[in-house]
Amino acid sequence: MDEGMSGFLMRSGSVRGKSGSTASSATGTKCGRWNPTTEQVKLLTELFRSGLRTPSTDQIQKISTQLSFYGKIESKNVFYWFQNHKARERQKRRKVSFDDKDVVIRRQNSFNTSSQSLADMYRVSEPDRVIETLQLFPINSFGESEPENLRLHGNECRDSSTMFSCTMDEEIEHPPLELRLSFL
Amino acid sequence: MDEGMSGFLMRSGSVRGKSGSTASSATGTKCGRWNPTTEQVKLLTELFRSGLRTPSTDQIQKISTQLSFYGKIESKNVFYWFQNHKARERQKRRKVSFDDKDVVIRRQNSFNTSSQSLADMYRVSEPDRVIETLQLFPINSFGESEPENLRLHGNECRDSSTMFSCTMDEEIEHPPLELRLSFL
DNA sequence: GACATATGAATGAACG
DNA sequence: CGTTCATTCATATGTC
Repeated sequence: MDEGMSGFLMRSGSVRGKSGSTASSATGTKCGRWNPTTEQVKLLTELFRSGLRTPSTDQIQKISTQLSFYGKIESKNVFYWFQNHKARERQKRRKVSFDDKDVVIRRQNSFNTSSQSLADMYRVSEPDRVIETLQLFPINSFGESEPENLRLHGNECRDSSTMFSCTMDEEIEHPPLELRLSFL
Repeated sequence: MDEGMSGFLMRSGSVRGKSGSTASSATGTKCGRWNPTTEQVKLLTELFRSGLRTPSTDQIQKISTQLSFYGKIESKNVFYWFQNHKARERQKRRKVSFDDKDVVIRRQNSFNTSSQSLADMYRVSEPDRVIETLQLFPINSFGESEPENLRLHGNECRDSSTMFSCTMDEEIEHPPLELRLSFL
């Protein structure tokens, strides 16, 4: 249905049909909001899957530059993408964890040590391994209660020297993506 | 399992018509997407009317659990429901407000049975009153809150010449009616 | 059955 | 980083 596009607030004459396939900027040159192409999403996802979670400014810059080949994109888009993707992965996991009908405790510890080269491309300083502690229980369930002393407020906890890393058991069933990124 | 859509990105591709597995109704049990039963909707609406707008993760869990009695439901459904309901109410109100000269529609409410105790059940920390801080001005300033040196050009012209806030006509101060739900 | 609307789901952007 | 808002996509439902 039509929105409140009756006058103001319509900062951009966005085209309704977004399903413009893989047309990079086909969705309108004057986009009000970044609309990633399938290639871009594919690449970002691959990077994420490779373990990249919080790309540095430099990494973001590089990624953005490369992705611009597939369509209009800005650095902040990349930044936001990773922020959102990471946040939602957690959020989703949390929301699903408790209403899971079939209480199946399955820790999938088998994973392929396949090429992580993709993430390596953008690596500049830190290994940025996936050091996520699987949240079986919501830590911060109640409105308040933010135990500052328990918060691992580490800005530098990226070292993760001895932290054991566990991969997400999410369904990362991805096709044998022949990603190469030779331009890097 | 009740799989379905959980998939991340299935957009972009103009894949019209994703198999004609158009399933049945609420009782059909084969849903690509959650189809709330009338009881579920009624309860959710009642909660919303009671003042609940953005339930916490914890509340969502409880609500979901209780609603599961009436049919298949997941936490994320509850989450999305409130998200959408709130957004659309706001959207509707916004649409009406700007050229509100004679609009008599004003929406009607078919509810006469109010309950505050209902919302109380799920209340955990604060009286989630409809205290919504309308954004009158875009706090979108330049070179501000740059995450990690990232330069986010907030060139987004979030023209917020929007309307001013209008207090909810929906009353949240219902009399302490005794509406008890059996399962609670 | 096409069309219009209601609504579940997703996600880009941004706030605190 | 967790949450929230806005917008859009996709599908269910209702009407003719």
